[in-house]
Amino acid sequence: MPERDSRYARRLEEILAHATEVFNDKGYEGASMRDLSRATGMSLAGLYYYFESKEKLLYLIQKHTFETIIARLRERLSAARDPEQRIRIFIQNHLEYFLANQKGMKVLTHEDEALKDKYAEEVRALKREYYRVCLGIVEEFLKLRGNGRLVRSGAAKQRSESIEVRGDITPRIAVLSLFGMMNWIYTWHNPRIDADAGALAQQMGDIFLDGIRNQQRAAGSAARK
Amino acid sequence: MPERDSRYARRLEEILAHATEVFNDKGYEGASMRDLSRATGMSLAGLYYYFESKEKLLYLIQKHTFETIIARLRERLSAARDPEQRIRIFIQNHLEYFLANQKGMKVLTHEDEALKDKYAEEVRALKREYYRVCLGIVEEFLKLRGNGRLVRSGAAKQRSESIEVRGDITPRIAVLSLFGMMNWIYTWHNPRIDADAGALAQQMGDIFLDGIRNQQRAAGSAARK
Amino acid sequence: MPERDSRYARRLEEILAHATEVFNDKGYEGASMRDLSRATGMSLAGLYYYFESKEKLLYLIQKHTFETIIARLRERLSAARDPEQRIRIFIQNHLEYFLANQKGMKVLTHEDEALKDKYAEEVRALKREYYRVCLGIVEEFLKLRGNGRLVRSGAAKQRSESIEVRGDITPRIAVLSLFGMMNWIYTWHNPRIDADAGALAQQMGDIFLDGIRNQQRAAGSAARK
Amino acid sequence: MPERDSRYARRLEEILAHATEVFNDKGYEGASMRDLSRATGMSLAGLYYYFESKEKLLYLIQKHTFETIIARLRERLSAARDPEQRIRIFIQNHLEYFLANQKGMKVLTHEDEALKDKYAEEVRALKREYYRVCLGIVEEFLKLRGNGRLVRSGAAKQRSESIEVRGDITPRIAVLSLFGMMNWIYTWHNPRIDADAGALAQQMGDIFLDGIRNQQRAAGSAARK
DNA sequence: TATGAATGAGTGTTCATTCAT
DNA sequence: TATGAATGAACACTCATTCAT
Repeated sequence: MPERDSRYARRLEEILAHATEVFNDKGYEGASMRDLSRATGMSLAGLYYYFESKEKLLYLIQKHTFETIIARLRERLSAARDPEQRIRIFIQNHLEYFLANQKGMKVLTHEDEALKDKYAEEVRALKREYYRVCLGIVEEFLKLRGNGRLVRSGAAKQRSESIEVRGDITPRIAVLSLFGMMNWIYTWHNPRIDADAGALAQQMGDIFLDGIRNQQRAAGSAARK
Repeated sequence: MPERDSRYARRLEEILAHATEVFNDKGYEGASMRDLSRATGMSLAGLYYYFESKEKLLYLIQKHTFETIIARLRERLSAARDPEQRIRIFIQNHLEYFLANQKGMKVLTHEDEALKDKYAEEVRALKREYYRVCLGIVEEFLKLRGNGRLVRSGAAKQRSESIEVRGDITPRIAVLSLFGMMNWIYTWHNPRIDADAGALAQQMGDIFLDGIRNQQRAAGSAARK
Repeated sequence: MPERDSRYARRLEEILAHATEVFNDKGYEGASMRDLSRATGMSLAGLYYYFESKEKLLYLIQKHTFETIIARLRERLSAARDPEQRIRIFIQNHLEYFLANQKGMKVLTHEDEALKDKYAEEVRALKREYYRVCLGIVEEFLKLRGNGRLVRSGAAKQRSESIEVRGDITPRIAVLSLFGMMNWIYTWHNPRIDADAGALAQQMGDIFLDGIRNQQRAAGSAARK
Repeated sequence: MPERDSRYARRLEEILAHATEVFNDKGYEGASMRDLSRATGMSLAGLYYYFESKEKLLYLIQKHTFETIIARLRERLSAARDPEQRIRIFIQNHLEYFLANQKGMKVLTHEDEALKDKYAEEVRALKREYYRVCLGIVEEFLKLRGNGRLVRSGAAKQRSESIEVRGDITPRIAVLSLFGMMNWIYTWHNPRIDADAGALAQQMGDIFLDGIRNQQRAAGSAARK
């Protein structure tokens, strides 16, 4: 009976939407099932027909949010081969989704440690996956950049060496810094004041790319010492 | 009776230290006064001799943490005039304190919305102050750069072209991006794997400074219009 | 429509069987309708087509169990006239049914006070009836013993007096002790270790009958003083 | 501060007394903490100052009841050597305590399976201990009886053999039957109608002892076949 | 200074039951 | 004949906080 199933799914989605809002406003711990009951207009007991626990609810929100952002990313990424462009796509995708689904993304971002055991593990896996996609692109970008220099010096075959040689920004730190930049927006972004996702992506992309491109780094770094 | 006062102060500090740890581990909402009682070895009722509420406790922690980091910053900053150097000092100070007082900084950073009314306002004021210090330095940096460009002008055409596509960076976004980079470390920094504060400050400083340095940006931006 | 009725009855019986098991395992209070739903494979709401409440369910189980054991008893009893034999039949019937329907009997025995008002009264009536059957047989047995002695020995006044004086075993206590012996088995009987119903009935019958036969009581009692 | 401790202990005892009553009336599962709160006149939360859970409460009641009855038994038993007398002491002690502490004993007897894990194990251990004391006495009694016959036939040295020879009531069944008789009284004893502990012990003792004494059994049993 | 004792309000969750379909 | 969806009331338990001592 697809009629029924879709009804259930629609109702569940509604609840998830309300829950996302409530978790966003009060935090996961701070939000009570009674808050949720009020927000959804459904009885306390009624909620439990749709999921077995508050934790499961958070899990569903986080999972859905993550899977959606990853799916969109993969789609957009499939069209581009240039590393710089791919990084820009990553940033654009992230910020666009973040600002369009601010509440869900904040819940995903802020309620990082609320889940336990199996649920936590599953979401952590998605996170790792997402992180690795980004890491891959950034490494590609750095390798190309690095290779330019390294080709001349002839030697290092491995990507990791080429990067170490520069004694410089590691891909891990670069990627995590980028995530920081982007995720932090939930603490400050004001749609009435601040630029939209496109402009923000542009600026953060500029900072990040120029930041790790660092053609003049050698000189600068040397000068500092 | 200074004897008494200092004893009181010492005891309070101990409690704050334990509370910081507990809030760090369980979150403000997730931590119970009983957890605190256990952590301090003091009776539940005894704690209330030192502060009137759980919220006040969080306030004291956040205020103390903020005031300390600001004080240290001012001291270090007083020695330097060069904008780049001042930005590097800011970053270094922030990360150094962050990693040395990870738990307090996480509580400060993560429990942003737990405080209400007067307490919230006070901490927000400190935050604004801290933000403005950073903003001031960054603006100075950007202004000089801007001037520099105008003076030298003319030059690098090929570079500017590669940048053309890019939009301009506002100081607000720059600063908030920097804060994002830095504050985000509480979610990932692993002392056994990751670099220490100095190296981290170096890398983040490189990314940020190169990222906003972009002498040729103006031209590119102009080209877009 | 007998077709329908028999289907209904069959289904009800299945449910009763599962419910018996669940009540046996978790107790009446401890068992939830959801447990039942799970055990029967029927939906929660579906169960209510067959009985109007959880209490009614318990009532049906208890009533059915009691009526069955009483019916079997009456049939077996109809064949025997000798009081001792009749007592042995009672015990045999009880234990046989108890061990063959351990779960139902435990529910009957253990969930004595769960029913209220009309249901309680009905089951209590069955219980009283069952008790009175047993009481009747035991009284018969004791009367014959007593009469037999008095008639034959004609003389022995002192004995009969000694019995009165001693406030000897009353039929009520005898019967209730017998029920205790028998009903208690649900707390200890282990089919892998313990004897089967027949052997158990033999032993308990021996204890009970010799225990109330007490031809040598006077002497023993006197000796005790 | 013995003042304080004794106060705590006294209060705890009061609560245990009320809880015993409530568990007796409604059963463990059927009794709610609110019922207890009402019965004690203490707030719901206040109760938790004295024990950490409803289960612990049941445990405390069961443990205390069992330990008390065992302690009293050991004391009385220490004075007697004659097996029959010892059995009578056991019965007398059990029934006396049972009727004087009917509610506690019912809770002990009826709520057999409510406890879990460690608590259950502890109470089970006490129960086993109590059972074994009884078993020991009964075996002694049967051995002496049996020896009388066996001495003449010369052989069997071991207790177990002497009993097997009679192909009759096993000590285990005897003891468990006795427990059944005694424990069952919580389902029927009415102080206004029924005899007191002393008279009851007399009667049950008579039934049990004559029941297992069975000098004439061999003849009777043979006759039956 | 510090605590034992206590509380009202609230927590997440489960209960037996209902009713439109 | 049976179910999906929903509910009010209750569940055991914890919360931050208080107050006499």
